[in-house]
Amino acid sequence: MTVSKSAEKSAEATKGRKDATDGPPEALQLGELSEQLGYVLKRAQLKVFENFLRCMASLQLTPAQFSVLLLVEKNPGRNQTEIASTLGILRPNFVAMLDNLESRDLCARIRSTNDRRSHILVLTDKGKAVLTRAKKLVATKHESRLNELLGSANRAALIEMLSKIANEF
Amino acid sequence: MTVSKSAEKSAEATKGRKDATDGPPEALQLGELSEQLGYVLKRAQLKVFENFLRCMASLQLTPAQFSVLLLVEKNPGRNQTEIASTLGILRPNFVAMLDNLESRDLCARIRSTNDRRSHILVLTDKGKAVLTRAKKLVATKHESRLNELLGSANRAALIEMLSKIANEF
DNA sequence: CGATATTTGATATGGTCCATAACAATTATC
DNA sequence: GATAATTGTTATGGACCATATCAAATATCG
Repeated sequence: MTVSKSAEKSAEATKGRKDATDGPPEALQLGELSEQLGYVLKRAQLKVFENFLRCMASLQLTPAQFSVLLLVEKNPGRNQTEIASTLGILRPNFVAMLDNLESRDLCARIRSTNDRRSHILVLTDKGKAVLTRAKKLVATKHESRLNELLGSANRAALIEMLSKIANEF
Repeated sequence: MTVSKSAEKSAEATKGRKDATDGPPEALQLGELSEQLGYVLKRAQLKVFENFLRCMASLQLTPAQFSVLLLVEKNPGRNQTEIASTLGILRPNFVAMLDNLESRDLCARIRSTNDRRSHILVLTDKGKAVLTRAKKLVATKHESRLNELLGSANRAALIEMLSKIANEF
């Protein structure tokens, strides 16, 4: 609990803050924080997810669920372990996720005839229809904002740089 | 549990996958996923945080703790509510965080003489020293990798685009 | 002034996501 | 054919996030 003298001085210097000048609430200085990669990356990610959820409110799809549907559509006939691992989801945590998608009739587990341990994942007809609508919503309401904000060229550059970080950092 | 006919067909078509060609394990196709802003953002963020934690292992500082120390240093004499809210941390969740930093003698709460409700936050001498070392580690081991990976100009452009997203999306 | 409302830090609590251990059924290996 | 490895699953605990609530202190306003 040792407080330095300079710390005490700072506290005293603060005594007069509120009374000194009664201007605006004095926003804090971010300082070096605004140059920290992790900080700005996290904040951007939160904003993007938040916007994604708003755009998908009518379909009730989270970013993670959307990624599962996309991956299953692109790779039909793969089992849970394969889909989960390429998404960075641990197998135990993938179970409840699939239970959810399956209960909504978007996705189905099918016992493989090759290996009766594994469950083959497939989109249902409803799942395909929902995914089609989801893609349109994402394209028109979500990803389009990136172009408005950054421009098409910058948007492509951003995605490429993020991919590079995700793969090579 | 209605499985479409095409879904069943996909399942059957899969029966022969493993036996068809015994080449490599056949990596999955990411498809449109690699163009999804949210997906690549999240993955990049995870990698960056992971690397940050490795770089800071000797100081045992998480990204969130580092951001708190940075903000308190830049804005001495502010109270918990101010520091927490500008970091997007809810006041209840900020209490345990400060308990941790204070127990390690990195940060101190001081009763304000103006408003005896609020706690003024200040870095201790040890906190300042640790933060100085942390900044050096981040600069040399963490942020430097960005320059290696993207180049200085692209790095600056990336940070700026992410800030724009964080603030205007 | 004094009653009421607001603010601050704190506690309790619940939800979601993430990680590990363990298990039964099935398959691979030797 | 005995042993090892894999698949989906359950149970469980930790980290993070959000809401409601509280006591103490302060602000507001009649």
